[in-house]
Amino acid sequence: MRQELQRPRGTQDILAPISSRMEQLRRIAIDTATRYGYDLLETPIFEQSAVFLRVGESTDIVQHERYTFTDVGGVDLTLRPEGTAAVARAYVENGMANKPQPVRLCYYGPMFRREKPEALRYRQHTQFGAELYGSTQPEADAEVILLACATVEAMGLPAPLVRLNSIGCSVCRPQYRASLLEYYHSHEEELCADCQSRLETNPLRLLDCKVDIDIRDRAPDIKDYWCADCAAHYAELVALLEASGRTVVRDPFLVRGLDYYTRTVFEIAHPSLGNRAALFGGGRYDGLATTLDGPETTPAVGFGMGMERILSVLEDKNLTPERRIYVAHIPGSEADAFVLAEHLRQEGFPIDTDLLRRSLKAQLRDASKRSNIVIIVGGDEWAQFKQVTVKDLAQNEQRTMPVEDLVPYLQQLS
RNA sequence: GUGGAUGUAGCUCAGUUGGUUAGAGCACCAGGUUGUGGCCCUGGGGGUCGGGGGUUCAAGUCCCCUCAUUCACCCCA
Repeated sequence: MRQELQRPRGTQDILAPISSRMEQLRRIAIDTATRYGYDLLETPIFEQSAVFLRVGESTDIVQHERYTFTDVGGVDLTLRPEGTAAVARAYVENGMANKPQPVRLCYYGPMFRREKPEALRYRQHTQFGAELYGSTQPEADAEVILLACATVEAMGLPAPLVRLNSIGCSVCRPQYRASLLEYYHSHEEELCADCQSRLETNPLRLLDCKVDIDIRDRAPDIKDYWCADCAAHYAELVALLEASGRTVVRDPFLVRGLDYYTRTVFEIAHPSLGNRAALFGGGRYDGLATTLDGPETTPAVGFGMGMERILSVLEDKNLTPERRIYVAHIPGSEADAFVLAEHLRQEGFPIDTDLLRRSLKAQLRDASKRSNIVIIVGGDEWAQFKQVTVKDLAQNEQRTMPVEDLVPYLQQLS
């Protein structure tokens, strides 16, 4: 196929068995969120670029991983790279600060980032996420994390191990940041090229480095810099999660890439994804809504979950093939079969039927590939008694019955 | 953005030291007599060998470029 007609890099066509599976996952996600009190919020898939720019100037995903365009009216627009900023914008714009607090929202849909594609890294991927606005309490962090865990379990994954950390607040983080910088500057010559530049751009991300791990391991731990409030918040959060039956582990090197986080950050990986690709991740971002012209103090906490990644670690056992019914005709009764097929569809049955006027033999061959019940219309039984033959392809059993008995019979089958 | 691997039918792949009209399996379609599938047999459709350029009498095969896929890094779901 001509290259210019192929699908864009890093995107995918989702075909039949997988597409219905994705739909299933979407339903599970939204149902679970509903059970926790979260309302579905649908925002546009593009926003004015400023929405994302304000929210994370130093992150790669807004710096050079954006799909940005100018529309004919001259407005600068960006395909959303993540959900959090868009939800925050909607929260502010719709005056949700005036609703009963806390406000619980979830979202589901495609996200776009112009990254170099890789295993489980796409330029368009589907994300499910939830955001809780209006509470600074650790119960809020806990609820969001529990929802994320409950969601992946409802989808059929084993209980996840949550990696957790707190990156402090405006009171304590500056001091930590300073000592981290001091520490790394004293080892500057030993650092890899990436870390040297991180030193300038985003010092916290130094802890993410997989090369200079020996230097990293001796770096100061933020835990020792937490202010009293942050320490208490973290301790209460852990206690709540553990009391709820979740296993958590503190990861002192967990600092997430979006730079709007405050205090809590968390992530869960999956063994088969090699610890690098997280299934879901999130944290608290108390200053985000304010950045988007929201009220002075609008605490919030949330997570995002990569649906393609979930799908990839799910076993295929839940793939139950649909029960379908094939209406076949004996040559000469094409129209009668066609009308019967339409009638059965209106009765709610999933029907396949031949549209090529093929021989009965060819129809049965076709039916055996896509159906498990065949209804044969035509011939003497049809002409004389309006009877049809119903054949179970798997059992290789068939019986003849008046057409008016068909609907009750099929209903009793399923 | 950096580095490695790979690009032949819808899919999985053969294709010998460059040498006639490029193959197989699976899938798809049709037949194997009159109204019945899965097995078997026969036949058929489908490829500008990713694209462009070069070397050569001759390129799927050698060289260069490019595009794409894939893996790792970066970052992230």
